[in-house]
Amino acid sequence: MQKPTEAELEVLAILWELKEASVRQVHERLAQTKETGYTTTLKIMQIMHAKGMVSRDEKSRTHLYRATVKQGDTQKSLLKNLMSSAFGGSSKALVMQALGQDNPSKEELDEIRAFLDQLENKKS
Amino acid sequence: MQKPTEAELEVLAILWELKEASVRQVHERLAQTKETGYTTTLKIMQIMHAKGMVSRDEKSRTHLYRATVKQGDTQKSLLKNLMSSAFGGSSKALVMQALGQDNPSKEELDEIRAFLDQLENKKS
DNA sequence: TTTTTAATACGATAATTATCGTACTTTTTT
DNA sequence: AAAAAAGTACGATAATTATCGTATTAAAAA
Repeated sequence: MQKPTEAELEVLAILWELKEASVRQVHERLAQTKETGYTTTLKIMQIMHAKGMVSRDEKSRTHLYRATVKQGDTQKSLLKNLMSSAFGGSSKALVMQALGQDNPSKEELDEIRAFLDQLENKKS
Repeated sequence: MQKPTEAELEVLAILWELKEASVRQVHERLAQTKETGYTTTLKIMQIMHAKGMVSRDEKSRTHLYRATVKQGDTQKSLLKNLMSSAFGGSSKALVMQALGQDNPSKEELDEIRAFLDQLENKKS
């Protein structure tokens, strides 16, 4: 599996959320945060299709796209990459940095704690 | 502060670790994991210098470089970027994914717990 | 039915990034 | 002192990525 480019990742994020979407839908989402032309979005999605990162249903004229790469797998690979390149391979450093800046809710913190416990149990 | 490219980040990581280094030193590190020419490394570092991402001491003939961007700041900005683009803005999802794949030591887990407690206290 | 709108395809180009060759200079070795 | 080695500078090019214009076709509206 190859690393998606920045623009591809933006598209993937939308597809992960919507499950299935037309170019128009994706484009309108993108246009909310970014100045960009419709055919640019189209082209990116066509390229992604050629690469096999998305599939599409061509039954109707407006094609419907789906991500073929799993969100979890992509996340894992991008994180791994970032962790080794910017964090000297230390997940601790990464985790702390992430928590420090976001400001997660009490509930989220609890869930993370539970996850930590679970990890620790597996050790023994 | 602009986002370093992949190649620039590799150089920064080495400079953060060594504090100060010549092109040769950086290059030899890079060459351990990657097939690349000396002048390529040199050029990247020159560009980084032009961008102000590194400073250099030119007193001796072999220039000595230092990162001018702080590791923490860069980490923060890259994480923020990744979090919003691939994790839908959820630090929880990111943190769990990161912990799940690395397999941190008991000590590290404890440190993370302590950090969580500290975060939670600040809330009240 | 004619016109307008919305869609895909795709080539061309711009922009960014990475790589390297060559020229030149200084230091070190022989 | 001559030759070799080790540096920097920097232009040129390759490779990758992003952007867009135009052609064409299908559907919808007038």
